[in-house]
Amino acid sequence: MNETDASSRADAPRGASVAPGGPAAEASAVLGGAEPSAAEPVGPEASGPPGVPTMFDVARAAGVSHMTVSRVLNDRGGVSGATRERVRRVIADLNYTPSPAARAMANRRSGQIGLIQAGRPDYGPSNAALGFNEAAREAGYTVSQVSMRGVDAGALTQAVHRLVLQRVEAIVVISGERDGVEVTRGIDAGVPIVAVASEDEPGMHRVSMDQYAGAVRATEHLIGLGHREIRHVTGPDDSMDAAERRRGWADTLRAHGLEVREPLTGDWLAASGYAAGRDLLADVSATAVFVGNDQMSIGLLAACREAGVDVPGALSVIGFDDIPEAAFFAPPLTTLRQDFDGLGRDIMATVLDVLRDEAAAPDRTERVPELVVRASTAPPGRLPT
Amino acid sequence: MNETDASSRADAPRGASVAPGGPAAEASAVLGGAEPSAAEPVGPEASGPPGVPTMFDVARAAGVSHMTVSRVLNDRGGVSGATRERVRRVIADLNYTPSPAARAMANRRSGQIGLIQAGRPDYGPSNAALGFNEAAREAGYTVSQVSMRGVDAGALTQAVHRLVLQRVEAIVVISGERDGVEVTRGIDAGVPIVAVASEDEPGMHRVSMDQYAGAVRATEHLIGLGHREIRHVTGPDDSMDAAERRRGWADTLRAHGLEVREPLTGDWLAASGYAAGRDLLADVSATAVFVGNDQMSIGLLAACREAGVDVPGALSVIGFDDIPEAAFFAPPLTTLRQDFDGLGRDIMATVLDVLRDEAAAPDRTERVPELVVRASTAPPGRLPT
DNA sequence: TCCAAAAGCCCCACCATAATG
DNA sequence: TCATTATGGTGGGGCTTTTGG
Repeated sequence: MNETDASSRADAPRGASVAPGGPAAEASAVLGGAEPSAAEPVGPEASGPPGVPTMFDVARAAGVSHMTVSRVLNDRGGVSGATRERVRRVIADLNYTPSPAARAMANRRSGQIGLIQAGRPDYGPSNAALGFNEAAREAGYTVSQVSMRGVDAGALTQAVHRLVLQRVEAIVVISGERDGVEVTRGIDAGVPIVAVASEDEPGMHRVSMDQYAGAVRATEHLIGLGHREIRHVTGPDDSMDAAERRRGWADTLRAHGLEVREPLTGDWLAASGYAAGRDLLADVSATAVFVGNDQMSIGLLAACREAGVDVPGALSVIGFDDIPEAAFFAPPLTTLRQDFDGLGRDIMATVLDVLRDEAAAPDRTERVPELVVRASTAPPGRLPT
Repeated sequence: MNETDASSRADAPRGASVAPGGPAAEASAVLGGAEPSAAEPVGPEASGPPGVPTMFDVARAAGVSHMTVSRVLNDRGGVSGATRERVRRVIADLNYTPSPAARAMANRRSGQIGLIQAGRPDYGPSNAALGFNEAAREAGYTVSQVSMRGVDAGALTQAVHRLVLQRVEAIVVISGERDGVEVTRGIDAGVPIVAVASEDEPGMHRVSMDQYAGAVRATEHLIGLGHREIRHVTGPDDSMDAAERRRGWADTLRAHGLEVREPLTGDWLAASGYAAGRDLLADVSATAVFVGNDQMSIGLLAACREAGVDVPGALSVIGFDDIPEAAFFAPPLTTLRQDFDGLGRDIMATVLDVLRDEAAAPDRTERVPELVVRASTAPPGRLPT
């Protein structure tokens, strides 16, 4: 019965449709009244899809096939000017917009870029994400974002998969932590992955600012002021930025024949800077500190204040990032400004490059943080307490 | 000839697919070996799609029909525990996740929620967005985000339209500024819009924290310490949060029979707090200030320091938000902690409510900011300088 | 409890056809 | 006869629903 059924059903609409326009349209619309003879009492106003109009509705209204509509939609050739115009008008009248889901299925591309943001929404990442989002929009892409506070490998993997299945065309990872990048690199996503990563990550596209150069500038600023004992408060172990800044600091000290002491470690938050500050102050010889970021700096400054250590009189402090509050620290913080918005735009630019030609990695030049001198650094003076 | 052709072509495929098992699966997978008689040497390991696995791959591997897989996926009854387990395992093994695009088509729902984030990515909005994002994911939704630094009406309108075209099921607006909310309210998006808004916005769903109550607590804290001249630094004019906090402050002063002086105005940034501080210090009578947020507080504290005004000795300062750095200000800031992550989750909860029944607005109870007393407030002592 | 089969959902790639030159 | 141009037709794509065992 199947066959009979199928063929009969298949034929009827066909026959019917020969005269008018589309095929399937009739299938779903005409249906019952299929038999051409059936006087078409199909009361319910035939189609009557109360929902959004489909391509077939447009086709019918314009008296063309759905294919022609498709061609018009995608600005493909092979449609006469007149027809194109007519279809366009109908599209406007019906307020028709193609279903992204259907498009995604058929095209295997979604016009979406996935953004994975893992970690605390600090000043840097948030602004980079914003810059990226704006750039993506300008490039005609939509951003599907997955944010997570932690950088759990499982969650990250899940996120990548979700995005891949959404048919995103590329995945961007903004996560300071190395794990966040490593994990995603291990996944054969089938789509290019672009990560913000200041260390080289073979087999993956990356974008970053020149953390190393920034650290060099910071350290040289201190050395230039006459400091010889320069400590460092680094970020978490698995932060690539932290590693690069530390490397820049250490290399610079060495280049100047200065001693490289073990850095103190923080987690980027003010509280850890405070803790590091307390430890640091036990070291009476240091006259300057290069702190991994501004947030930790404020904590460290608090520790100094508490211990009665004058900054910059007894200790010079330099931060990194130049968050908007840095100028109002006590004292105003000398730091390195990073252009996060620019970084975000660089990310999207790289995505476009990669999408254009996966192989040709155009290797964008890195932005270099800019030294902003304020009141927390000065030539070494009296020794700490 | 159309007819002949059409019918013959139409029949062939139909007839062919009738025989084997699954429909589409076989079509793309088995293909040649379709004929049941074909001894199934289907060499190429059947499916072989190098891409992501489909439901049919799972079904085959688990030895069940794709329907069962579907039931398991959607937690629908009619599947024995054992089978369910087996299918689950296979799903995990294959790292299978259903294609959102296909689901969207079949379900007529995209599973996407649009998020519009307008304005600077400050601590509050960023964390609320993060909380929302996580909650959305947990609820099985995907987030399509549109971020923009400004709150330009045109851009906002554009954003809403973009999201509607994407067929998002709801739109969330996180934008402190009233304009951001007003604009989106005027749009007949066809999908529910939920906005973070602390003022009542007729004709739109809103979520917020109780800014008013927070401000009352802040003011009462100061009054409780014995202050009688309490000034206020408010946020930008078009911030609803700012308006509510100001209202809470003013009402509380009045309730205690205290004078309500014109507040100073800032833009939430530290620099504006600094400027407000300088103005404020001209007023020698004030013994306390309720500052609209923590960022402005740090600026104001800097102004005090510069002017040699002791905090809290000569002036008590209380902020709002409790950003992680607040405890390390000079002095550590008394402030009102807001649970932004919770707010984000409330947003998603509201979205779900609304999606469930647009009419029944369950009016979630607002979270109330919590007073965190630190060192920037104290009983009034010696007068300012 | 579970399988089988088929009909969509909406669109696009690809092929077929018709009418022109 | 062979390109060319303008259309129409078919077959998925992956999943849910429905109907029928």
